[in-house]
Amino acid sequence: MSAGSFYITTPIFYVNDVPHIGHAYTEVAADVLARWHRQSGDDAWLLTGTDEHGQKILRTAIANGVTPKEWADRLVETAWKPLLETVDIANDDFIRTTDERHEVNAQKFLQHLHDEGHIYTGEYEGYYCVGCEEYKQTSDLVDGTGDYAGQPVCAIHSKPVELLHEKNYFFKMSAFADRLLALYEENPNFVQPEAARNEVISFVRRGLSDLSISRSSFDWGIKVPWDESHVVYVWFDALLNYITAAGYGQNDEEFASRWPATHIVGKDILRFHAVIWPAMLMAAGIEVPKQVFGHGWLLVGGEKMSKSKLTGIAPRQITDTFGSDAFRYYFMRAISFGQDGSFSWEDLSARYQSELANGFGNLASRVIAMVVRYCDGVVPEAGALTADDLAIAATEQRVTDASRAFIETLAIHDALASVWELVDELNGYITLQEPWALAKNPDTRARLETVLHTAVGGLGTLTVLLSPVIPIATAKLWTALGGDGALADQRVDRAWEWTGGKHVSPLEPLFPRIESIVEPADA
RNA sequence: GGGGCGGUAGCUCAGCUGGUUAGAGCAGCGGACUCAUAAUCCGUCGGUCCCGGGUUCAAGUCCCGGCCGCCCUACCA
Repeated sequence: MSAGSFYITTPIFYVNDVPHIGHAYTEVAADVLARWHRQSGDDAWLLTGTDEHGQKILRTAIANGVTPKEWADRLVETAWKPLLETVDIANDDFIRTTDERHEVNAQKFLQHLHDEGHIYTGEYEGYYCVGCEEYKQTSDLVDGTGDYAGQPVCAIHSKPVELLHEKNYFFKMSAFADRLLALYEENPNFVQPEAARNEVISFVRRGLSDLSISRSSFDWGIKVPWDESHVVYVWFDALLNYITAAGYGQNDEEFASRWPATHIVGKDILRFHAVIWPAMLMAAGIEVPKQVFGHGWLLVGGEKMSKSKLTGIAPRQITDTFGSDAFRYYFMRAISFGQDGSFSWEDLSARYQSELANGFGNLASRVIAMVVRYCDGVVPEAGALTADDLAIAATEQRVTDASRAFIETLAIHDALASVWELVDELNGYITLQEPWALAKNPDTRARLETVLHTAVGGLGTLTVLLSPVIPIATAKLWTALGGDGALADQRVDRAWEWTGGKHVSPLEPLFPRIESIVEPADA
């Protein structure tokens, strides 16, 4: 496969949120895909960043006695960039919606839509809560009691809301319903997985109304270029990050080489990405995204993780005990990408123990230990190959191809399951060949060397194949195996070709046994 | 109210356009082995496929009706 552009994005973090494993999960998935493509010769580009405008942020900044920009700066540095380090994300760029490149070019986009007649002046009508200082959805309202019986009141303040009108600018999104439906029809992969696609289609079939894209009740946002008394609606602003980060408006060459992107999003924000966003792009005459993939929720105790139910888990709680590799592996392996998945400490420790420690980690230990013990660390040459040796080579090639195919469809869990067939087969091969028995008899020296050579080659293939998912442990192993160059430069699509370095060096357990798993208290 | 998805071994899940005795991993149990992180390998126990009808020579797999769970139902990002 020739080198192609692979531009992948995560949603940008709303800075006021508290980072939890759901955020980290999205990041890891996108990072694994980016690394995999990068190591397959593609020009991969991973973008992530932060969403920093909006009334809520303005309000919390004021409450903390700082400007909204200062508030956002603080959160970016103390919460969000550290999150990326915690789970070892190798992003190529980090965009903030307060970046000049974003604000300037988002305005350019908006002005363009305005010039082309996709925007008109309208009136927004909604229930406004004075206490909250914001418009409320009807779902946020409850029936009043006592003095307010019979009228809708704010669920937070229990005071009546006012029906207000505000001049707003509207985007003629309704005009794009047919084109959107045609897009979903002609390109079934545009929205995936299937369940997400169905939801989006049925939503659009019910008809689209126009979108209010400006606010004048507060000023923390991007100014509407032709009317600076308005700021751009946060979602409209936020979605544009995907193109402003890629050079839209300022570097046409770069933009042409990167766009369109694959968007990885949580299913909660699927609609914004699969409906509003492509409609915006259509209006601007820009190609729609390559794909919008909505992944599932992490379920804790069968329910969506949430702060209010105290089921929110900070990534550090996991990585402090198990490490970032285990975090990445666990969520990529245990959850079918695209579906909801259950998280439990029991499952995490069980998989850590059986798959990472006993399966892969122990395989690395036993292979290296035998080469050190029986061959003084020199990787032996292979002699005549038996059917068993050839079977290993065949499996190396098969799982390399299979995992690549699964990654193409974003089936990360299937790719890992495929790679693990090699882990299991190598463990079985070693047990069956009994190199420790071969080592006792000088007559079987050649056979011993062939077996160890085969085992080292297989382990090397695993190292390369797993490097996008568990980069730290595999890098250590790569060094121990005497691999040439940086592991991150090895081609994952040709992982099976590697047949061993010259020397191996002793290796500490990659995934040490964790004796007592104590469920961390709430952070 | 409308719509989507799901309910399969103790646990987490596979089972495509219906077709022989329903699968995997983990856990459990028994055995082998010792290179290795008390790891590995082999064997084994284990299921009214949510319930009730129906279509069919044949249904976990299609249809109807229930029950249960989660989610969406536009501008709270």
